[in-house]
Amino acid sequence: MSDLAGRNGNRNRRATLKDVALASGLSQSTTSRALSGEGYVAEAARQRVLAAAEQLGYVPHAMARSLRKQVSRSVGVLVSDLRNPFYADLAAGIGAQARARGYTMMLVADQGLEEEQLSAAQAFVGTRAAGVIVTPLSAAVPQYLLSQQIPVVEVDRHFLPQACDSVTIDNETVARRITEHLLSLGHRSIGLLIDETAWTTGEARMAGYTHALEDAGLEVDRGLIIAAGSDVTAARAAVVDMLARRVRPTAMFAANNLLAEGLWRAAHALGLRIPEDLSIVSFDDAEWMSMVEPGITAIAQDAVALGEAAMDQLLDRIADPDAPPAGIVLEARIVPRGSTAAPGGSH
Amino acid sequence: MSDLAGRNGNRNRRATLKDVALASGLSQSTTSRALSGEGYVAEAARQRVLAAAEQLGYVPHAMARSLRKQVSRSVGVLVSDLRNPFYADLAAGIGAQARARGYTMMLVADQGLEEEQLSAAQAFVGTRAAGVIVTPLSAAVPQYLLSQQIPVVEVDRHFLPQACDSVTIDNETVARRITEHLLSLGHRSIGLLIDETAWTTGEARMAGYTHALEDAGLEVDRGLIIAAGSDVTAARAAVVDMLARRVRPTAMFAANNLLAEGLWRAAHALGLRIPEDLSIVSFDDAEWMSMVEPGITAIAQDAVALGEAAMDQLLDRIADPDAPPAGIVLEARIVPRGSTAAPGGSH
DNA sequence: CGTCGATCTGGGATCGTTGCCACAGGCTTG
DNA sequence: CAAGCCTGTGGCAACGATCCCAGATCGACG
Repeated sequence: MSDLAGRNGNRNRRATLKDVALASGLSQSTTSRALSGEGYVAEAARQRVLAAAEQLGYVPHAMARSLRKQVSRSVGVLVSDLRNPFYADLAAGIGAQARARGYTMMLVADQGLEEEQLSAAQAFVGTRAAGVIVTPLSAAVPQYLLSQQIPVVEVDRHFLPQACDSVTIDNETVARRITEHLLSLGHRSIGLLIDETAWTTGEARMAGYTHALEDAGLEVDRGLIIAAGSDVTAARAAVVDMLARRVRPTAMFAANNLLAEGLWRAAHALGLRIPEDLSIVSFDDAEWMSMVEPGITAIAQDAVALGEAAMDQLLDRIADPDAPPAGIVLEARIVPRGSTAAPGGSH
Repeated sequence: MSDLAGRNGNRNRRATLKDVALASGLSQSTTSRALSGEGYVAEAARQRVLAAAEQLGYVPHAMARSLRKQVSRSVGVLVSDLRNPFYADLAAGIGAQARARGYTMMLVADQGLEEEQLSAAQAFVGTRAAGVIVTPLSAAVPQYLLSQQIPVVEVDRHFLPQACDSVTIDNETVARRITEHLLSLGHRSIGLLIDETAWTTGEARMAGYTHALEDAGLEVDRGLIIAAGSDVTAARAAVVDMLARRVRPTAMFAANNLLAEGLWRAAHALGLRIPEDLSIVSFDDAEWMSMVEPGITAIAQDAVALGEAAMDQLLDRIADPDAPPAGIVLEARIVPRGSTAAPGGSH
């Protein structure tokens, strides 16, 4: 359709509004009005401006515009780790929705470091982001951003339920359900592999697990709960330690996809048969879980939908800064696969 | 350390340079000098300014600064699909390097749509990005950006070798190597599953495949080459079609990770044993390939390193816009696993 | 003692936009 | 025909930073 190069290949300075005005023989005011479509401008003049803009390959300077209008069309996004498919999907959902609504996404992965997260938040303040979506590590970042008048949506985890919008899933209920699933198969000794219990996610997942056990009249054995760093090799090592003991659980619940991978690799390394020797369930579904034999029973949360919802909520908040904070809770479902069976190898 | 909230929780306007100047009783000029550390400013004055800035929670307005200095500290990144681990890792590498060098990353996933890609490029021009890293779909986007004086690095694929920096791997050589690997095992009928042959990647991968066959004195059978859309279900369907034929190849080469997944699922659906009934190799390594039984022999390219190199190259280019365009070629290695064996089930 | 340089400070133009305001015609209306 | 309205246009002051330049103060040096 339009020649994107703007027949401008040999010019060395980027075209500015002034250039367009000069080329069309009109004032900057009129030119601006013609291009933005706001305010009176004669049809003939409008055409001349449009033609000149096209001919010069003019693209309005978004920063100058933001500065003048005091509104920005870009949002900051702060996730833990793009290499984890959960966060990548989350970012994909946010980015798609942002583009659809005419926003630019500035993305930072903080590697789970509080320090990085804070400095990224400062960078967002620096660019005067219209809002920020964050998977927070503590209350610090949301608090800081709110103190700077920047709308914030907490996603996946939330630390400021009374002050901040959030999009999460009902971690406790779904963790309880999947634990009940194991209990109903006859398991009485169920291990939990978890990375942290301080964020709302870990806390809720553990609560779901313990409540399910308690409701079944079982005592929670702290020795069956392993806290591992949230990376595959650390998880694997921690699990090998535990499973190598004489008396071991008949089922294990991994609280996220990385831990599940560590768990799975540990079980393999120890030569344990799944599900005969050990049943396995995972919070978070991942590609490989439907490909290994047997497949892993998992909790599937739609991270893309989570991201889309977060972006929608952020834009609502930008549109109405004084509305009361809302917490959106999305559904997650259990995908039963072959990794769970009755204990004792009764296949 | 420093109170990030800046004891400013109750103020409603964001602090500006003028506010800091007022608070410290100095002019904006001096305040600016004190904060940026450029030019003369008395030590006592500097301290007063810093204290006032801290106290107000002042964060410099990056856009105003960019506008005035006519340089931007943010880069645009344009990839195909964040849900594909290859692109997610690429973005992770770029983002990490960008942050380390003090740049902000604006990220867009174009879903492989040319149209989306062009409009994203225009958005980058609008924000006056300091540079752009792109996995291009055609020459159009790099060309457009260059015509707008914006430094561009093409990554993974490259369409403007003579005008544009690029970071790639040697697709042809490594594709040839892995085909030779299959030939050396005794395979004489090797299928190729590929998504496109127009981009440089597909073209080179196919060239590697055909050259390996030709060098072995084999004729290239067009019937063994399937072009499928680059998504799992389409690839699966295309493969099922082919493998269901009476005479089928003894080995298959999938040209990327999505195609490999489709291939793998198709083989499973048809009840084919790997590698006895069919050997499988993949361009791109993925998590699941080391977890399924047997593991998939794959070409591992370090997407994170690719991204880091691209960012480094972009910054070099920004620093020296007139240097001749360079093409960086990174190594990729073959990871042998259990999915490849001699044909005919001689395990 | 006058001049020079070094140190320190503030005024004001500027980056590319937008939007308020004034103004100039032409038209309708009482 | 004066008063009012609608249309179309341009001038100019912002937005928040930087940075050039002029001026001021002070010590040193010829």
